[in-house]
Amino acid sequence: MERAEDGGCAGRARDREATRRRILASARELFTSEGYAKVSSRRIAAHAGVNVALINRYFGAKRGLLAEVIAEEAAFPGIVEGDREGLPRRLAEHVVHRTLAGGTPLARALEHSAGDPDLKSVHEERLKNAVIGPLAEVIGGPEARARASLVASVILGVGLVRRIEGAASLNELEPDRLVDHLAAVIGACLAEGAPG
Amino acid sequence: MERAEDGGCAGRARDREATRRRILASARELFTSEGYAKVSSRRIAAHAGVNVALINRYFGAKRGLLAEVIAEEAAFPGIVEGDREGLPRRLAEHVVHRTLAGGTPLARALEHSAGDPDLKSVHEERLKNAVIGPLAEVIGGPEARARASLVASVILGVGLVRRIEGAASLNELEPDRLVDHLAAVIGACLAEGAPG
DNA sequence: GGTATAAGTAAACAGTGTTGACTTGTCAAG
DNA sequence: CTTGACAAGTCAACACTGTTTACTTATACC
Repeated sequence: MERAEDGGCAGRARDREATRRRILASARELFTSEGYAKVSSRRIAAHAGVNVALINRYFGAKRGLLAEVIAEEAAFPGIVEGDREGLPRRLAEHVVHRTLAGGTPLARALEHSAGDPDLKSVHEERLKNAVIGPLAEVIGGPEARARASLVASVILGVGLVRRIEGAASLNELEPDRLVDHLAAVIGACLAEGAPG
Repeated sequence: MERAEDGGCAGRARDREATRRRILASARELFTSEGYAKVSSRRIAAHAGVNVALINRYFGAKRGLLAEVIAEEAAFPGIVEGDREGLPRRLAEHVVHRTLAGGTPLARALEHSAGDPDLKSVHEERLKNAVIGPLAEVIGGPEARARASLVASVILGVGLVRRIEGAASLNELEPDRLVDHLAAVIGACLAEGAPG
């Protein structure tokens, strides 16, 4: 019964892996352009040229499809790897450029579904492992996770407000000044001294 | 045909207003305890002892019901009315106490549905009129709205992270220190000087 | 008391995510 | 080359969702 383990091409017919990839690719494309809630399972299946039931067969549920899509992408590509001192500025630049350019596809997918109760566990895992965890590691020191959590709040918050408000207010500031401002805010999140 | 305008009790049968209030009360209760997405129209109607179709008759759509629910409550009760200097601390205390106590019912309803595309317009109006607007007025000066928008980002972001993560990381800090910290962060949002 | 008119109702619509029973293609053994 | 097993793929249904339409019924005025 475990004859598939030797070569990898044993009990396979009609190419399971290719079908999986096709579904995943369609989901990524549709989720990132229209958001999780607006894209139905049947539409993803149709786009992939595949039967709807295969989504649940291969990914358990629609939720699992999003989980796999967002797991594929790095949250902060090349940002946490660097000196701690420049971290606020690098993060600020990342956020502002995402904000102005309409965001990376993944970021948009996340912002679309930030509060969806059905996706709480997906976002929870992502937030802890890909955002707060790496940030806390660079930050170091006591209460690193709390500080990382604050930084994450700012980043997610700016994304959320941008998505709700269309960045109307934020665009009052020139991009460069916005980066300066945001770097200062993130810096305040990281500050160690107790003000009181 | 306008005979209802003289006394207020003319063309009314079976008490339209009472029914409206009953629906609204049920919606408020269910939305705030379980979130917008998890509560169906039929459940609200059943809870109110009313026919489902009346929700759409009186509120246009389920969306309209939430809009009316959140419109009833003040976003920052007694916080924007005060001196500008103490604003960051008052906001920080508000956010932290909401965070630790599980949030006001309304805040939870909002956090539950922050990214829902169907509710974008509802949240947009609320954010502009009840959050960014009043904040910008207290803040004053040039780019007041941009600064207010940043503050709103921090507040919404903290709520969102708390909701996703269960406040696990944020609770590493004692409440008092968290207030200090958050006040500093919000203060940085309001700072006018260009750092560069 | 009859009647217009509003309030309230029931049933259907088109859509969702998900599931279980079914068919079919493919590969290995006889 | 046929046969059988098993996985891949299909189909139709399920229990929901929000919303609309045509309908019934109770009320307040003439």
